[in-house]
Amino acid sequence: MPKETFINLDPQKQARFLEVALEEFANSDFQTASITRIVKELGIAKGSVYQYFEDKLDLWLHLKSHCEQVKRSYIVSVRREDYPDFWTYYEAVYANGLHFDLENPRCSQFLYRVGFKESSPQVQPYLNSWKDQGTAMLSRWIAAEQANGTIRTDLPLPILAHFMFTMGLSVASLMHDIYGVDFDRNLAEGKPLFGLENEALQAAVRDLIQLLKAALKPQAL
Amino acid sequence: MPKETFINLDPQKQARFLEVALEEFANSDFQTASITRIVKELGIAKGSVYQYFEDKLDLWLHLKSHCEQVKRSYIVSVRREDYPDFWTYYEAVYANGLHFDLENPRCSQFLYRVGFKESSPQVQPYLNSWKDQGTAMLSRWIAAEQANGTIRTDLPLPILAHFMFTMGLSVASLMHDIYGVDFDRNLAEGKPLFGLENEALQAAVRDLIQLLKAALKPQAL
DNA sequence: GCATAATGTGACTACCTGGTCACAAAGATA
DNA sequence: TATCTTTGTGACCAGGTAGTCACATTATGC
Repeated sequence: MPKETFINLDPQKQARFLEVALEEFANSDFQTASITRIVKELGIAKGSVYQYFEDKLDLWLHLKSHCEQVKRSYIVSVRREDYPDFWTYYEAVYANGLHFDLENPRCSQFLYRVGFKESSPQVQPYLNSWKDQGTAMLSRWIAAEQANGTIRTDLPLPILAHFMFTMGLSVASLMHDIYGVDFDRNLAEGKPLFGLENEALQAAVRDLIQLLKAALKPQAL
Repeated sequence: MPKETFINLDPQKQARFLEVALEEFANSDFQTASITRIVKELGIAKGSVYQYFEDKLDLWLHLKSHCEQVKRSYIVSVRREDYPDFWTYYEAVYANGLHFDLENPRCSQFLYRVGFKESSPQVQPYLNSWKDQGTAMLSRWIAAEQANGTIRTDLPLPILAHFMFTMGLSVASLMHDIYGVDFDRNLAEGKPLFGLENEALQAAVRDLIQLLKAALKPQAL
């Protein structure tokens, strides 16, 4: 948790601090990210960081919960009852996830790193909450749909949830590998993570949902 | 490429060197892995490393191509013509992939890191060859099966290949997340990466293939 | 045995890191 | 204005890193 000093800080300074810190931790894993680089970029003294946060881990944890909260606000704003069936709902959730990404590229990049690339031992204990939350949410969705008879019940629920979670997150690497989207360049140029190739992105998401639908619908004997 | 000195080295010393270096690079990303730790573990002088390899990157590249070659040898030993249909063939390939993992846990862990967790800028240019090779191989398979009418043709081939690749590799995280397999502990105790819970693993693979089959088979209109 | 070549060594350099702390500056209160 | 509290500072510390190089040791060929 941030110290009092940081909470009392001028909001503009606070925002600037988070912006720069987030950029550093989005571009490098915990171990490689450098407090020294952050203070150089901000033009402040190193001691200030330790007036704001206990240590590097404290800062990282704050960034993490901050980004998670922002992302959650995008997801929960879509409500199941507003959609006729699960897959249109899912597509809407996905679209909102993309909005999150468009509007918070650094947050998105940071969470992607935390969820998939991070391996620094110092943060090991804190890595799974993100994936756990995601699959727990999907499990609830899937169970509800299974009750409706729109999703197969012949395979273990955790496997289905894992399957959806993995595929959902893989869109990022799909864009990178197949469409040659260059995340680093997009960010360097201030564009959103996926750049501006929205048609290709939408098409990829639609194709992906086609595959998910086919995989998850109740199977004929 | 290793220097002459390393190639001329006593095979036992050479093997021991690779073993220790691989362990280090399997447990930490490029930037964090430490030459100092390697030489301490080996009980040799640091200078020796630089008699064997140009620099850290040279060593990393050698480990990478070494592990890739080992893994490839497991995969290509399975021949399509020995199996009646694609999915039994795929299951056999997968089983061989698991053999690779059982018999070369550090290699497996290192390649997993290279393919998914690595983000050190120094090795950025070399990261994609692995994924590229995998999806290229899958693309060839899929195209052949599409010609037989056993795999759908209404979605772009690269999407299908990416889909299969992602799901195939996700088995690792599936075991970790759902079955609580602890890779680090297994390796520390000298067990294979997936531990000894082979039944659970086999079952997960079968379930996964069920999902892939359902997703990829030609769809009724 | 002796000279030459190949291999092994570890103190050393230059540079980076997270974190500290005595001090300085600025704000607030009286 | 004078005092007290909060915020900001940056030289400094201990500890880590990759890579070097003059030297010691060992192996090889004659």
